[in-house]
Amino acid sequence: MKKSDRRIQRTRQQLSQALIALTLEKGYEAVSIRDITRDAGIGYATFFRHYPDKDTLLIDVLNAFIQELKQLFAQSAEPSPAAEGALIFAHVRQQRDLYRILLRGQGTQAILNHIQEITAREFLAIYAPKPDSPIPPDVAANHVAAATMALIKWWLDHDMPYTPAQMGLIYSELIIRPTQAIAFTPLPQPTALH
Amino acid sequence: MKKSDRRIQRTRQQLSQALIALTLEKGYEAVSIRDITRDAGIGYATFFRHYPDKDTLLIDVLNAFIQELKQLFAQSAEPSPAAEGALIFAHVRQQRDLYRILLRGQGTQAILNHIQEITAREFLAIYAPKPDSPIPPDVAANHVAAATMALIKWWLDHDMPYTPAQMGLIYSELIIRPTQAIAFTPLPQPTALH
Amino acid sequence: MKKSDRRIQRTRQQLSQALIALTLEKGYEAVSIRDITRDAGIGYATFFRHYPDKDTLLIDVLNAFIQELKQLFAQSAEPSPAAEGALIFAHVRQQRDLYRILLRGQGTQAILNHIQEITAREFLAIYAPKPDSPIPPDVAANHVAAATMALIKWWLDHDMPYTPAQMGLIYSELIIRPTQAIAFTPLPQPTALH
Amino acid sequence: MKKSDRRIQRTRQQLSQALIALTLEKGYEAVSIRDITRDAGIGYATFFRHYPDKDTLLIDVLNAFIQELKQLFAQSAEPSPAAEGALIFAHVRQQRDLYRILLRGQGTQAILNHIQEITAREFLAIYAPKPDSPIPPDVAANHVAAATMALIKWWLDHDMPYTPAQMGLIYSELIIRPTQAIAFTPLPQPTALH
DNA sequence: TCCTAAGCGAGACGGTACGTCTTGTCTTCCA
DNA sequence: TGGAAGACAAGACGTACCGTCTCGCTTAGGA
Repeated sequence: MKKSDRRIQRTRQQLSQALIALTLEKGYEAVSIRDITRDAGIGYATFFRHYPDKDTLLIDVLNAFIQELKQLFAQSAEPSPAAEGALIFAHVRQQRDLYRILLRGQGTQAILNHIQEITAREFLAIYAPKPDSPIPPDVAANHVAAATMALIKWWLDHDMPYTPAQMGLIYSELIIRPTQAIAFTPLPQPTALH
Repeated sequence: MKKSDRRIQRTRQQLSQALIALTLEKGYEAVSIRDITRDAGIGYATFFRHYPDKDTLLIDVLNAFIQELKQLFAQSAEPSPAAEGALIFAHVRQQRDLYRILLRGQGTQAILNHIQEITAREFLAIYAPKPDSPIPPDVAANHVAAATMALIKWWLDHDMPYTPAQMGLIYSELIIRPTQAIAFTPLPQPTALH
Repeated sequence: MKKSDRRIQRTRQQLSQALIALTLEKGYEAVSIRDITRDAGIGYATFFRHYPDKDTLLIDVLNAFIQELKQLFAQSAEPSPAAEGALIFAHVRQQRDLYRILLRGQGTQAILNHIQEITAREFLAIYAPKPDSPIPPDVAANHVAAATMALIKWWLDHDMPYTPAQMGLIYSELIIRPTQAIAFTPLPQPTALH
Repeated sequence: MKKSDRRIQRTRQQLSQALIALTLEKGYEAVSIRDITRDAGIGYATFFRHYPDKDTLLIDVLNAFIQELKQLFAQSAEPSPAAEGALIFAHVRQQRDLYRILLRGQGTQAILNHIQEITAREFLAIYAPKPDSPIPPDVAANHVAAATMALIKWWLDHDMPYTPAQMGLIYSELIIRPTQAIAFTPLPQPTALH
């Protein structure tokens, strides 16, 4: 039980790494399953014993990545949006390969939508909506999530011309503060207690 | 010369409409070139006499659409961002099918990027950057374009729960006004001259 | 030692019976080794510890059958060819399932050839060739073996429309007697001694 | 219409010849469709535009061969069985490759049965059954067909140790004459008229 | 009016990826 | 320690699609 499980894990690991390497090399769509198995040193048919699809493998890879992301945010409740943003962009720089696949890729739309929803929900859970705002809270939360991802994408597409700290400031001034000002109560509840 | 040109136009028209119909029916990726030609009543090989790719046909379809969009904006220089936004969302509602293909689709990332760039450039051409802003003007312009597209997408994904006028207000308050306030001079130059 | 031998015998027995059942169900070629092991309630890899091949298992099955056949002929030295033939066809009727696999099957050619050779050799051992015959004795013996098998096959393919006694007569008149008359001395040696 | 038909014929011709060559080289079963297309210089997928199966291609090849065979027999109504037999064996020697595939092969059982039936029917059409014979005419016809094929097989398996004329005599004495004597009227009707 | 050129329908073809199937090897687990 | 369980490599199978090509029909716009 244990040993064979470890072998399975290893096989999947090899497939995941091959997918990442090949996707960065020539784009997700252009990678065939044969490429992946050849690169991973795995039998072609074996691929289908683990994943029904190329997409499913990608989702598997990115899910692991999302878990990592969640942990990052769970650990650090930064006081200021700018500091929080700096943290985000530092993480992006560290994992730029995966972020590039995620944000530039053709077959990642579904995953991006998923991440965007999660992020928006997280945001809504932290900040309290302003009662008399003309902006519905879910619209505002969606805005924050989408705009943040767009900002990350711009940064990566332009080869990270600013430091994470600078990007954190932009993130704060362009996205968080205006949205918070117009759609949410000034003081976020949980961080206020810190 | 004239008649044969008209025939060519008609063939391309049929291909375009078949692509739109089939894409709405089962998604862009799932549509094969054989599907398109069958649906259009066109010989299979004839497709390649007009377009090298399925993507190229899509670009052709969407370019015509962008032209229409540009004309819309050229005609109306609305005084307030909210009114301008209302106009945009009214247009979206009218052409919701094409917008859905564009924003939800898997193979439209490249076109979306292109549109986003055009929009950002347009925005930069209209508004003058504030000299001492912490936000670089191209970042701000990119933010406006991306956030607008995300807002349209949210609206369509949620089946247009607000009126175009309400969306115009949200667009103004959430995107245009904050960005303008922090990154651009208060009065846009061209409209000031009107 | 004894116990494990018995266990091995039992495993092989199960495999043999599964092969026979499945072959009758959907034909020898269509039966895969996985089918056999599943049907026999045996581990897939275990098959290969007993037989290298599906064909080898079949040979094993049929060899046991041939042994039985030989014993039948050893016991009874019938005086007339017609009586001998009746005996043969009675046996065929009894074991018609196995004979059908053997004679109709796609993968049994090699075994059939083997049986044919044995039969021809047996025939040559019993009858003395006529010196001045235009027919070489091995040709004649091969003829007897092949024609007998073809006759059995015809009988089974047509659902045994005649009794074993009738078939025995046909066998005698159509195959044995003419061949004996032209290629062998009138009185077979061993039966003459009885 | 004509030109494309000719092209199709050429493609099938190439596939047929590749199948024959490869089958003689390593046996019918061991030949894969990829082998055939590679050897024929034909695209892999193209194979399936012509034949659903490897078996179907084989049947096609052998059917053409059977047509040739039929013509051979239609042309020449030889007076004596021995002469007729000599003709048959001369033809076998000429086409020994195809006969070997046919008679030794694993996937040719169905075709062989078909040929055997045709031959038997032909035989029945030529000779008139004897009314009081203990041998049913269809049994006798089947015997002739099967025994003839077995004789050819023996000859080829033993590398044709006798001349076609000798084999014709054997064929006549061992198969035709005895069967005719016991199951059919002495003078065949059609040849009697010649 | 004829006739040459172009658009087109039809479809054969080479090529390649897909997902399924089977075979035989090997390794781990269990009684 | 021998058999069960099953992961795996290898590779054939039949299907689907792509893009190229060639053929022949029809219709056009110029001679």
